[in-house]
Amino acid sequence: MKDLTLKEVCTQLNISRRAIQGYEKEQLVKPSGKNNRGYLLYDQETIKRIKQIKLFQDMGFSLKEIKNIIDDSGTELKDALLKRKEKLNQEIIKNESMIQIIEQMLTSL
Amino acid sequence: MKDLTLKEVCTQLNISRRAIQGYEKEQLVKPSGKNNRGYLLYDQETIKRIKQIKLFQDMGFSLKEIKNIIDDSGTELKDALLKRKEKLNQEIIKNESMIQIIEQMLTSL
DNA sequence: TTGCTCCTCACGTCACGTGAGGTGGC
DNA sequence: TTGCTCCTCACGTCACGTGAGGTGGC
Repeated sequence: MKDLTLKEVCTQLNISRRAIQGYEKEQLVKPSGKNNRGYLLYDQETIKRIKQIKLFQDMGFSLKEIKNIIDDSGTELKDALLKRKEKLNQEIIKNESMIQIIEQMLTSL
Repeated sequence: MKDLTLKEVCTQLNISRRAIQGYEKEQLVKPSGKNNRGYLLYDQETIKRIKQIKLFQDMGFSLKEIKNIIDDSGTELKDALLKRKEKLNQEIIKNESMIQIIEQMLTSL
């Protein structure tokens, strides 16, 4: 597999340039090099890692939390996932009650 | 009903001082005056408004959106509420799928 | 004078968004 | 030389958090 440029990665993964640069600033990933035009390149392993980071973000983890758990596969990760799951459940409950309140407001308009 | 000081409002509504100051910066509310010690005071109507703002925030509206809808009671508010409801539903679905992914990760640890 | 409480700045945080100005090869 | 694409800063955004330094009345 050929390495991809920054733009290609952005297009393929549907992430912004600044988001990836944010990951780099937090030392979560780094480009594998540059091509002859000076464009940033990313190898397949790095691209996988970017996908993982995005998935953790979608779960609600902050970049700092991700930094702590992404290379872990033991107790720390397990604990973090369990806590996240709990939080997501709470958010669902909160959203459901907010929807109810909205419906009440709508009927009384 | 007596007016309350900033601190009393914060305690009663469980909001931070800076949050209320943020509302003031966005021109959403303003203190009704100051007492003889120079402490900021808020009357009952303002306190009600602060509660409303917080409720809209819990629904996911930004302060700017709140500014546009809080004094409205017509079409604009209705549209905003319907869109919010839709978004909250989407968030619930997303959270549910994230929970599933977390559970899969947990079993494969 | 000392404590206490509150005030008003004002910089920091988070995860990017949005340019601005510069570079390299066709 | 002109266009194009990408690069690297660096300030802006949002909703506060977190002090810092100052004031007023017991």
